[in-house]
Amino acid sequence: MIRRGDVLNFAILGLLSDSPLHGYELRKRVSGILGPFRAISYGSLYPALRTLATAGLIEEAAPSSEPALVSRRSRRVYALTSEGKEHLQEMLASYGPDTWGDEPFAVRMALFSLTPTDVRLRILEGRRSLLEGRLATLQEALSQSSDRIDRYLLGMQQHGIEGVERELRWLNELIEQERS
Amino acid sequence: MIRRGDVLNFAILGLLSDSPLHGYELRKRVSGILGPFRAISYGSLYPALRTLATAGLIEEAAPSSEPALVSRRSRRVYALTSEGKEHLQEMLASYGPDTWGDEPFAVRMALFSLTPTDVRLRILEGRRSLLEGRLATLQEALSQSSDRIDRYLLGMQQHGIEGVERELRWLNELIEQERS
DNA sequence: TTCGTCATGTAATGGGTTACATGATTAC
DNA sequence: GTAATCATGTAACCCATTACATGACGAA
Repeated sequence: MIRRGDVLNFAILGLLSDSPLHGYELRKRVSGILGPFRAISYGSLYPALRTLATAGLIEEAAPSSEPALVSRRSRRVYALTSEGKEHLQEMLASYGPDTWGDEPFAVRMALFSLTPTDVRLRILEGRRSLLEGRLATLQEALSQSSDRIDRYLLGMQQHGIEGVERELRWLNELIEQERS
Repeated sequence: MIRRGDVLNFAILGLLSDSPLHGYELRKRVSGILGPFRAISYGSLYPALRTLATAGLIEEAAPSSEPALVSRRSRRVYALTSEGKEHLQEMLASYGPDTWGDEPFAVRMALFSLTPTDVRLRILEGRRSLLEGRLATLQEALSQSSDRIDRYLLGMQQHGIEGVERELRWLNELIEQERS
């Protein structure tokens, strides 16, 4: 239900709201948001740009006014249309379970500066409840593994739990900051 | 190249080496290894069991000798064949870049008790070098983002870096333990 | 002039999830 | 007797990656 393409579209629109960019650069920035692993492929990116352009949300920007500085002729620089800006605002104002998964959350958070404060809080709290559920599941899995005592499996599961706890502490800090 | 199915097959054989199990239970255990999110689907598991059975690596075990305790008639309990045991031993003795990714590493580590010591060390060291590379990429991404200073993006990237550093510390501990 | 990087693009492949169908067992 | 869970299984769909093709530019 949360297709990766949606996340990608959101990220593209958000990044373009800062300044016009071409695909190659866009890919690097999206990867910077999602983490270095899971970099998106060009086979996803370029078709997505086409789709967004066809939908009228982005358009090819006029070539830079400083031709001397922009040597790469083949670059295709995209910018938000006014329709795209509107659409982005709607997306930024939305929240819900779809925004709490790992990748959607990363994109939402990267665009927090553009996001209304109350929405920011709701997303952070939603993420927190998701992680609390995940933590509970992990702890249950741990207690069930303890029977067949395997040090390595146990150690790995313990490490995983501590990782989630760490992220929860981080979220709690963010939520507190957001409230003040 | 590292199809998830391979990881799944490995996990199945490894788990069955401990005791015969049926699909439903197998799924829970595999999910316990991979983490609660990314639980594998039945649409992956049952076909995998079929394939392994056809390949002669596992077989349906004879119904339990204690019929009173095993009420669920419809369970299909699988066990390793002698061929499957051999195959598992080969897999356990192998190492290489394929074993260092997130999911393959999780499975390998969950089966460390069955893995020769020298192979354990090589896998841990390989994983460490992978994470070191990942850390470098993240740090580079961070330094590039610092220009367009967005507190939220920056904070998230910083948090990601610290997560990788944490995993590296954990790995280093494990490597030290393994050497003594 | 050659290599590495920058840059855009498309088609096929694959494989995992989703959705659906079915039925046994236990607890209330 | 009925809801929730346990348990197995299949088929279609989706869509992201992979692999490939192309070409400009800067440096050595």
